[in-house]
Amino acid sequence: MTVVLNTEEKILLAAEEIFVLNGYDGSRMQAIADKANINKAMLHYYFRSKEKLFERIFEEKVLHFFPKIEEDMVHLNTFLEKADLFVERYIHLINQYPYIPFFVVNTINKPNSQGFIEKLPLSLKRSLLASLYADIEKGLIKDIQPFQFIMSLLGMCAFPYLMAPIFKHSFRFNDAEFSDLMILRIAELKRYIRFILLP
Amino acid sequence: MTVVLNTEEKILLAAEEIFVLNGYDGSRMQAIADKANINKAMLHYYFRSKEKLFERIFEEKVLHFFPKIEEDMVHLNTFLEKADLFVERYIHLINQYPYIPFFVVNTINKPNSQGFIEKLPLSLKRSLLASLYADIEKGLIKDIQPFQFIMSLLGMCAFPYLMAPIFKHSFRFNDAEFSDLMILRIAELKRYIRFILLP
DNA sequence: GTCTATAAAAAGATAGAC
DNA sequence: GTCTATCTTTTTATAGAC
Repeated sequence: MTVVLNTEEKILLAAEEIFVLNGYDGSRMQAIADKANINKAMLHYYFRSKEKLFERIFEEKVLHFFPKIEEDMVHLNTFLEKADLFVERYIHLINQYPYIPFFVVNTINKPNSQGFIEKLPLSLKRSLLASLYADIEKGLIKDIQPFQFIMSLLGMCAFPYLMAPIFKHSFRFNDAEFSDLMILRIAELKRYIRFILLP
Repeated sequence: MTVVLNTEEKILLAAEEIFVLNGYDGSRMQAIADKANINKAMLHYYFRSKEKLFERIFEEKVLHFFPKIEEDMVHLNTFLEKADLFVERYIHLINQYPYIPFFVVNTINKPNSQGFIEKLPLSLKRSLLASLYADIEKGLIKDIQPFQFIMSLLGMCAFPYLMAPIFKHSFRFNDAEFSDLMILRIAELKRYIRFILLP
């Protein structure tokens, strides 16, 4: 099945790749045009400016990923079930797009990132947090600090992708080996979560 | 005590601040010159090029931080003691320079980052890993995956700093409050480590 | 809508006077 | 060593023909 892309779609696809890999500052409009097989003038015709094109990409990527992770989570009862699903979904999804964590970190840590930060959906974090509070209340899990635990959970899932270039270099992993390692990591993290949370 | 800085020192101090905050691509030689209260020509007189100046800053920062964390760790016997010390040292140190994790992540994830990755000292990671293997062997700690655990340990310490803009925004923390939260995190992480590792 | 050509501005780097 | 002025290149953005 060959999909025929119109110019706008070609630009968006090319811009995504360039921006996600290089960040806003490191990306060149010329590079996007080359990858899309069109000329620079088209970029401005469709999106006016580099800034506007970037904003469009950021929104699309973010709004694409977060809901996918959250999907169906509301139907689960315990925090442990939700945490399990989060780990599975997150790692499987990011394994397909391993540059996303860096893209987000890169974007929100720049000066004047306020606008981008406000676009990030917070429902996932809030619902995990609420569920964690509730289960502590019920005595289902140990009396740990909910906010600190959520930061740990996110960090254990996302941090390896941010450090991937180091890990790959120092342990001689190629992309596939690193990806496999992250899949194995799912089961390991589920164990850690239980060790920490279960009374 | 007022320290009088010569031109080279003024440049290095200014370059550090600009590069650490904005990354290589986001930094401007003019901005460094302005902050150092000199003109652009001086930058090239002392360091030839932007690239060379950046390399100098990266090396200095990295070689400054890693050894500080590792100091005295070799004298500790068990992995648990080393992990405790790591968490304490890392969070206290990064609390003083909270932009360092982003600076490193930003630098190693760019295309052509190979040169910078090779400059990173690996002794810390290797010695933690070796110690972890040894203590599992001795039955002092559970049979977990050493590499996966080390990634988790690093992630639990460093990730919050990378996500700080989001956390600050969504929970209305100011810098001081976030810093305090990280100090409290030390004790919490030590608990998690024990839950995971101790039989 | 798409292209070529070009403007306009920014940014890294250097020449040369002092 | 330090400065001003300038060069060169890069990069974003636009004008105008088709």
